[in-house]
Amino acid sequence: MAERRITIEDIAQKANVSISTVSRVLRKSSGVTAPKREAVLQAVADLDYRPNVFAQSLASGQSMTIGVITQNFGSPFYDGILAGILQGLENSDYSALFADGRWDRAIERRALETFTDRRVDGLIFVGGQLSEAFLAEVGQKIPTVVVARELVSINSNCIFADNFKAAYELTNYLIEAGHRNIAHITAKMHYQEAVTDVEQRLRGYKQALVDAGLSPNPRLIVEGNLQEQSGALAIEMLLMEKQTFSAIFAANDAMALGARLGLYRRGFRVPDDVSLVGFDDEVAAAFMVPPLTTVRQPAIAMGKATATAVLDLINGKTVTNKIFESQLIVRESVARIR
Amino acid sequence: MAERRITIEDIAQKANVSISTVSRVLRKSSGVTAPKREAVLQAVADLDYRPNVFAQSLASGQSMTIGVITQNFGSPFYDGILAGILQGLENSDYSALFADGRWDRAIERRALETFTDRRVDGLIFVGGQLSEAFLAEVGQKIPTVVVARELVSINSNCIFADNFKAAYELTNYLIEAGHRNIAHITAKMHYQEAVTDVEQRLRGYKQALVDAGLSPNPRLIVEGNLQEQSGALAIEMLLMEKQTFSAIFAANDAMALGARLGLYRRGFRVPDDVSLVGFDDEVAAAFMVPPLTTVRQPAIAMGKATATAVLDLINGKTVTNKIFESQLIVRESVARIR
DNA sequence: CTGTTAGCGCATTCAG
DNA sequence: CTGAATGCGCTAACAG
Repeated sequence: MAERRITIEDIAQKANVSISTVSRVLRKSSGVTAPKREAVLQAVADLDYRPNVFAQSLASGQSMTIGVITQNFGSPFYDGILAGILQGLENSDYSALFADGRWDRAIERRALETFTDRRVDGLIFVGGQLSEAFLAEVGQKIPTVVVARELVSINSNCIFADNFKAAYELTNYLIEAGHRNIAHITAKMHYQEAVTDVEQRLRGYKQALVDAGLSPNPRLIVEGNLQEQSGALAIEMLLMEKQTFSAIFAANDAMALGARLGLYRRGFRVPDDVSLVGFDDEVAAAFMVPPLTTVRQPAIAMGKATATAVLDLINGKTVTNKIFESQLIVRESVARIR
Repeated sequence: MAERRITIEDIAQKANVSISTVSRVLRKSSGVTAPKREAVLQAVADLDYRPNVFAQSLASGQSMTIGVITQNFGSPFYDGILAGILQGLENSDYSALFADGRWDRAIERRALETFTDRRVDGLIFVGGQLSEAFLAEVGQKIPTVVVARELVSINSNCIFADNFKAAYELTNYLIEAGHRNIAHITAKMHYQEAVTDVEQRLRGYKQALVDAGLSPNPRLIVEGNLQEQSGALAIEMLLMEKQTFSAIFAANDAMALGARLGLYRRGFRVPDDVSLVGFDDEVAAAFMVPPLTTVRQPAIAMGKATATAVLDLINGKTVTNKIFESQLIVRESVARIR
């Protein structure tokens, strides 16, 4: 408890140099002659010196931390991004400060405040609902990058997957398998300013239909909330519409899971009676019965890229939007028709 | 960029008091007369003053942060705990610093180092593989609590669910449904010092059998690695043993999911041919086809309790082990026999 | 109760 | 290239 922490001064003494020299070799700044440098390094090793981060921060103004505001732990895709961020930061001198906004604007704002109080050097928003104008404003003060959310008014510092294209291709895959009546389970997000991922998927779905000479049937488009349960409900809604459909495209795997159960409840076999596809490629998707055809977004890679981006930003480089390619994962939940 | 941050001195001036008085009312320490206190508070509000955390930390020695070392983002149970921790910390003055050990001792150790470098006031291990001796040692220096891992040699600062009891009851449920040959998919953890959750489940399973006058059949106990894939492999292993079994108890839902797929591949129906139960109650469990009977651990509550525990510890209170009750979630994956 | 003062440990001018 | 000196913003004795 009482054991005095060794400071820069201790090693300065042991190495027979001044504390500023020590500081210099530690911060790798201006040149120091080899012998002195080595003496310092030696002393550092001998005494197992660990710099006091607070003193460093206080003196330098840098906190060496990056604030990460996510929306829900537990969501596979977001968690993948978080893991990627952590990995991307691992070999830097930065640590991550986390907060969970829980899709609640107020919480998100408070989290942002504690982060600015802690003088984070960089900020990462994983999804989120804060308006673009507001984000642009914070971005002005703190290096900020937004991941997993496509900002329309800002075309930099934003990392996301091409949801439109992926949804287009996924729908096309269904069409090429002979499906003509393809239902879609979408979801409405709270923030209106941004074109959400889910919305892009809806657009991709529609466009694919149009390009194939099929006209989207509004009654085959139902709305969930991205949760599993809503997927099951969506089946009921679809059934009430009394429209025929041979395939369902759920905007995310969670709802696809729910839809699968809903179909089962109603006695529909997958894929014999109805084909089903999702989006995200959660692990559960690969282990559904039958395994689900879906789209994989490179979450980890996106997370890493995000970390790299903030780091770059902090170092004064400018970073442009980065769009990641998603990948169609074909499994057994789709049947050919005719 | 250049705008000078307002400091304690600014508000001291504006309130016509000394900086120490300001510090006093802010830190709510010793008494200050009402008028002065209010003047200070007013000034703080007027100038929208935000204390510099680094200066505070440097001067006080407290960082107002708590280090959380988890093992894998993305695991539903752990994520629930994390969410709980965050919630539990929300109304305190502490922030959480996160690191992902990824079940890798080296990474875990490094994370611990950066945390001590950052002088975290408290430490939370969510699972983890560091030896109990080592943990005890850190606990000596920093208030530490371990959650979701049952330490045998330390009976304080440890929060976990009663896995033995839950597994016992789950197995018993199977027995009462008429099952006599119950297979179990377990897993071996890397750290040997601790009795792992999974091991406790295995013990509960065996004890239930014994207490029912059935003797555990070693050939019906196969080993996975907690991942989905290993559940599917486990089915193959079980089939190779050529033992009859009417039910399978997977030590976690992930493996149950895999087992479900494995069964499907081999043409077994659930629960008609084989009953299946898991452990954890991931969301996916409720949406399996058919929905999975499993055990729910109160992850969020455990997380909150963990946060409370560290906070207590920091405030000098002693905290004893807290054991949470799990809950049997009966769904349709189990059939009555005979 | 309140103001003064001395650090906390380090980065960073500024001379030399 | 290097050392001495200054201050980052705040807390905690220390006197009044």
